[in-house]
Amino acid sequence: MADDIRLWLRMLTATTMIEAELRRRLRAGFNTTLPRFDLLAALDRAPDGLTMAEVSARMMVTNGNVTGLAARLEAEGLIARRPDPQDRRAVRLRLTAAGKRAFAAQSAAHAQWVREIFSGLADGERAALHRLLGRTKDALRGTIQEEAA
Amino acid sequence: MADDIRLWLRMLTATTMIEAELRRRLRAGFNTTLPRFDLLAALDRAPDGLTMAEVSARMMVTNGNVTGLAARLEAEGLIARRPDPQDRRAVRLRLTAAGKRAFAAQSAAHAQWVREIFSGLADGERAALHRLLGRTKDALRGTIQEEAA
DNA sequence: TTGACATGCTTGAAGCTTAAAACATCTCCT
DNA sequence: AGGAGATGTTTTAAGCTTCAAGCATGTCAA
Repeated sequence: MADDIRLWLRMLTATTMIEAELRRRLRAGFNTTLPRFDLLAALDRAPDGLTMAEVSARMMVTNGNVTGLAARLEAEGLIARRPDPQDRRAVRLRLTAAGKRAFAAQSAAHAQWVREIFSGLADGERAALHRLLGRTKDALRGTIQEEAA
Repeated sequence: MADDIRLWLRMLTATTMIEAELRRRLRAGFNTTLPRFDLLAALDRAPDGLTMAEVSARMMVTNGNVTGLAARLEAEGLIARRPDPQDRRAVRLRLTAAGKRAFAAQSAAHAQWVREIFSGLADGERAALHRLLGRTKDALRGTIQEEAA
C-alpha cells in the first residue's frame, strides 16, 4: 500500500505538533526543555536512582547525550551524581530535593496539558488509538530487531 | 483520564522508534539525514521551487534552521538558491538535476522502508490508525490555535 | 590468572534546532 | 508619498543529538 507513507507522515506530523506544544509550554511555564523534563521523569520513577546507561536506554538517546544533559541538570542543582557502589565504572544519578520539587510541579502541569491536548477525542477513540499504537510498537519489533541480529 | 499520559507516551515512543530506524537507514544507505531528506521532499513536490519561508512552514521548523540546512544542501550540489523574481527579500530553492536524482533514489527506498515497518499491521488497522491520527490532528487545532490568538 | 571481549562513561567534531536580534523589503492605510 | 507594521532572511548563542574514538572497569572462559 502506497498509503503507508501517508499514514507515517500523519503520525509524524501529529506527534511533532504535540511535542512542539509541550516544549513551548515547558519553556514558557518552567524555563526548561523536554529532554531535561524527560530525564527528571526517568529519575522520579526510580527511587534508587539510575546509572547513565539506564537513563540513556529509557530516554532512547546515546550515552554521550546523557553526559551533557546530566551535567547541566547537576549544575542547576536538580540532580546529584555519585559513583555506583557496585560498579566503579558507573555513575548513578538521582533527584535532589530541589529536583523533586521542580519535577512535581512540572509533571502536574504536563499531565494537565496532555489531558487538554487529547480532550478533543472521545474516550473510545483514545482507547482505540492507544491499542493501535501498541500494535504498531509490537509490529516494529519484527522489523527493527533484525538489524541488531 | 490519567491514561492520556500513557497514550501520549506510547505515541511518542512508537514515532521515535520509527523515526530512529528511518534515520539509521538513511545514514547507512545514503549517508544523509532526515532533515536533508525532508527538505528535498518538500522541493520535489514543488515544481517551481519554494521560498525559505515556505520550506520552513512545510517542515515545521524555524527559518534559521532552513538557512543552515539549505547552505549544506547547496554545498553538496543538490539544491540551488536564487533570488525570487517577485520579492527581493525572498530566496527561492529548487532541486538541481543531481538533487532530483538523489531524492528519487532516497524516496523509493524510504517508501519501501515505511511499507516494511507498517507491514505488521492489517489493512484495517492501518486505516483505523490513519483515521484516528487525523482526528487527533483536528482536535489539536482547538488546543493549539488558541495560543496564537 | 590472564587475556579477550563486553560494558560504562566521556570527549570532540559535526550537524540539527530554537529563540531573539538585526536588517531588508513589502504592504497598506491615510 | 509617507510611515507603521508585517514579512523574509540571516546571524548568533545556547542547547540537543549523534557517531566514533578512547579510556576505565568488569566478566568470563581457557
